[in-house]
Amino acid sequence: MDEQPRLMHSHAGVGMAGHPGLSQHMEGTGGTDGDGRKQDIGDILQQIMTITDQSLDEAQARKHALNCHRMKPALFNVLCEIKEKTVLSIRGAQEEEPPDAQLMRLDNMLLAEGVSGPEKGGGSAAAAAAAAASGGGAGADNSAEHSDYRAKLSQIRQIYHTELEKYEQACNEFTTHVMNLLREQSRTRPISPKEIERMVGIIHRKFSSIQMQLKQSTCEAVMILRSRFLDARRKRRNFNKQATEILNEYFYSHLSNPYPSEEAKEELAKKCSITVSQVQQRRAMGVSNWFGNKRIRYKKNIGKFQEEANMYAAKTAVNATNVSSHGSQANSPSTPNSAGSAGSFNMSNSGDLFMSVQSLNGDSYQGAQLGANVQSQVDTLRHVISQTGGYSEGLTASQMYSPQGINANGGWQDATTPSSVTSPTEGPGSVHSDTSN
DNA sequence: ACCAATGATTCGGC
DNA sequence: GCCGAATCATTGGT
Repeated sequence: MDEQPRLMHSHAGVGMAGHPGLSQHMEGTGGTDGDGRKQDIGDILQQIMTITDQSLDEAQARKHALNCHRMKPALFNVLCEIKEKTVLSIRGAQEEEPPDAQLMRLDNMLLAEGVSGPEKGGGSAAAAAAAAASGGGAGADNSAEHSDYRAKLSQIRQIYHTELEKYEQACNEFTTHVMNLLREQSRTRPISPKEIERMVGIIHRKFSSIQMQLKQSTCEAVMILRSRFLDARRKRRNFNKQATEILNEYFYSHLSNPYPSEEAKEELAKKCSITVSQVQQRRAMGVSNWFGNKRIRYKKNIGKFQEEANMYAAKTAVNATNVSSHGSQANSPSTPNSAGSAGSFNMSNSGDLFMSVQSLNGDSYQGAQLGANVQSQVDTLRHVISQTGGYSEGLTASQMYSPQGINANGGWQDATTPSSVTSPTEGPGSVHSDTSN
């Protein structure tokens, strides 16, 4: 507080020595007696400088006297101007900072997480975000899983808003207070409206930096919450039996080309999550992951999967025979979009099927689709043949569930070359697993 | 507690 | 953008 008089002193000194505006102001006050004016100003300054040394009453009286002095407005302006210039030169660089990128990021994130957005029914934005994260999978488990999350999120939201409001209020209060104080003080100190404005700006910046801290910690809280509740890795749930069966059936019936199309994946995902109240984050993604893992793990240790393969082969075979005998429209266990191969699935035309595979598996989308379906039938067929003891000598026993689909390089065999079916050679890791009967 | 199974993620390659 | 491979992190059985 006692810095101000010193500041004024030095400024006044500088101003007196070289400020060009001073003479203007002085002229503005009228009179031509330069020496007299200088003397006058010298007196005033002297009074200002010594004002702190006086008693309170004396100082009050002096202050009043100074306030009433005819030179006061001019001097005040000069001092303001000088101060303005000095302050500007000191703080000039810090002014006009661009909108903070960090703050914008935080804002965006809070908005995306539904913390700072408009509140719609207990933070449905958050629910939407959660739903988006879960790929729209709205199973029973899903909502149950997320209700806790939502509760916690809305708790965070509430805290955030309360705090924000508090800050806002405190900021306003403080601003008003400071403004009043400065206005009050501007009667005795050279404080220009501009400076008050700047001070308000400083206050706001300070408060917004506090706000940023709040936002940051809120973001952190949300992230922690998210990772706790929504992180798929943490919240991994094994597919249930039915889902695994569906996927396995598809896998083993498309073993020569176990790469489900986007549609097939969707279909499988739907199938799986209908029977399974899956908590998977993204159903189709889950299917992709499943196939990715399956392919790689199957390939890595074919022997281990032999039994499973046979099992599903048998199952598929049963399905296939049921289909052909009942004329049901379901053919492949998981490809209901198959084109026209239903019902007419029997052993005698397997050769034709291969022909179909080779001829249909062209470049056109439809051809590829159809080819895949036929291939699926073929895959199934192999199992039917080997499991049932064989309708055809040429395809029995030795062609049990060997990894025909995998070529020497470890990649999956092209669907258009089902040579392994008739080839006597066995793939690596092949096991004669017709031990079931 | 240990361990295999398993779903998800990451990373490099194409 | 998908795939394979490696890896992570959790689940579930023992």
